[in-house]
Amino acid sequence: MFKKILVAEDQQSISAGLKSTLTKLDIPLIETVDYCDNALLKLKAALLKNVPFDLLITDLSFKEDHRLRKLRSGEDLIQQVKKIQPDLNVIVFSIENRIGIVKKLIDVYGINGYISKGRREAEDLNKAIKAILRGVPYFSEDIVALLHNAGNISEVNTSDKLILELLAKGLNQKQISEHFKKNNIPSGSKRSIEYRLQDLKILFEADTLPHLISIVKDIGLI
Amino acid sequence: MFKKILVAEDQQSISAGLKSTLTKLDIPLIETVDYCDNALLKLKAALLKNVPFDLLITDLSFKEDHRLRKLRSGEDLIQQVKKIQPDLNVIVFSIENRIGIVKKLIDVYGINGYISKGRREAEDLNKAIKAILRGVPYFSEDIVALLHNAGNISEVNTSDKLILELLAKGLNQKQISEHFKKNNIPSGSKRSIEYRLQDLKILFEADTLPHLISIVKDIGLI
DNA sequence: CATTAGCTTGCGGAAATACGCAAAGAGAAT
DNA sequence: ATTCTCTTTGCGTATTTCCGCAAGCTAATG
Repeated sequence: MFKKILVAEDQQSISAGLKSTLTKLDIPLIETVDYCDNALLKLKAALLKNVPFDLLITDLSFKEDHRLRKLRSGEDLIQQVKKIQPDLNVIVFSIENRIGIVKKLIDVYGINGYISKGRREAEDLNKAIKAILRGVPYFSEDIVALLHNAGNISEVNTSDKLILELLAKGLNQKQISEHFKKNNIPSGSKRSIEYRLQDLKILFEADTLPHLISIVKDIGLI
Repeated sequence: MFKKILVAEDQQSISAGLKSTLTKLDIPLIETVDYCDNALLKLKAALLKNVPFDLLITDLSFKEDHRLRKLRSGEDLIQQVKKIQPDLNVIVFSIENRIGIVKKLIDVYGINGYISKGRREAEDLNKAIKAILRGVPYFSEDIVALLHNAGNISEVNTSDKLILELLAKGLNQKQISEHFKKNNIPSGSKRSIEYRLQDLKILFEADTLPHLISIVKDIGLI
C-alpha cells in the first residue's frame, strides 16, 4: 500500500472527503494542501529528507486569490513535479472532461490515473489506488470513453496547434505565415497555412474558421 | 432561519461537506440529491404537501451517466423550479466563473446568491444564508469582482447572441442573414449582420471573427 | 408638421479567405 | 542516379468578409 500521499485540492469539502476516503485504506500518512506551490514545496522537502511521497492526487483547477503563486494549475504542478521526482505516481482528480486536456496529461506527463469527480468518485479512487499499486494505470469510465473517441485529435501536431492558437488570438493567415517565418517554423508559407487550416476543417468537420475555433475550444485542444 | 433546504450536487464529497456545514446552522431539515431531476421531484412533492422547501442550493454542472434525465444542468433545474415555485430562494454553488454564465443566472433567473467553490466556500455559505435571510443577495468576492467588469456583456442582446451562436455553428454571414429572414428576426439583411459583427468585434476587442468566437466562448457568452 | 438622429438596407470596391494548378524540393525505393 | 511520391511554395481566380456611402425608414423632439 502507499505510505505517503499528498492531496492537492483547494475545495475544502472535497479535500476533506478525499482524506476520509483515503484514511479507510490504511494509508499511514496523508497530507493535504490547497495551493499548488505548497504541494511542490512539500514534495521537494520530503524528497530532500529522503522520505518522499509515493502518490500525488491533484485537482486541475485552483481558484486564484490575492496570494502570489507560481503554479496556477494542476498541470503546472505535475510538470514541475515530474522534473524533480519523475517516478512519483500521479492521479488527477478533476471534473474536467475535455479530451484535449485529458489527452495532454496522459501523453505528455504520463499520469497514472484520472478520476472524474462525480457520483462515483470514492469508488473510483479505491479502484485507481489498487490498480496503480499493481503498476496499471486507471481511468474513470467516462474518461475511458472519452479517450476511445480521441482519433482525430492525435493527428494534430504542435504546429497545427500553433496555427489554431494564433488564429484564436486574432492573427490573420498572412500574419500567421509571417510568425512562422520569423520563428523558423517549417511550412510557413501562406499557402501552407491555408492547406493546414483546410485539413483541420476536414478533420474536425468544421464549415468555417469561426466554427473550427469553436470546436477546438470545446474539446480543449487550445 | 431556513427550515427546509435542498442541496443538489453530484459530487459525493461536496455534498457531504455542504450537509455538515449546514447542520451546524441548526437547519431542521436538509435533503440532498445527486440528480437534477430528483431535485425537481422533491421540490414539487414538498410543494404539493404544503411543506415547501425554502432554500435550494445547487451546483451547475452534473456529470452525465447512463440514466435518462430531463434536466442536464443546474441552470435547467433553476429554470423549471422558478416555474413552480417562483419565490424559492436559490443559491448557486459552483466553480464556474465565466461572466456570461453567472450573469445569465442573475439577470434571467434572479438567483439570490452565488458561491464560488474554493478555499472559502464554507465561510461564504454561512454569509450567504445570513444575507438571504435579511432579503439581501450574496455573491462570493470573486463573483462580485467578475460582475464589476461586466460592462460590455450587458450590451449584447439576444439577436447578437444568436449571430454569434450561428457563426460558431459554421454558418457564414449570408446564411446567417437568410436564417434571420426565414425566422422573421429584425435587421436580418446581410449588411446589418455585418454591422453587428463589426460592433461586437469592437466591443470585445477582437481582431478577426475566429478571435471573436474565441473570446465569447471564453467568457461563456455562448 | 418638420427636423433631426439613428437604424436598416443595398450597392460597390478593397481586403482576406478558399482553392485549383503547376513548379520546385525532399525523401524513399528501385 | 533515377523514378516516384509527398510536401511546399507561388500564382491566379472565385468566394467571402469588410467597410464606406447614400437612400429609405422609424421614432423622438420641437
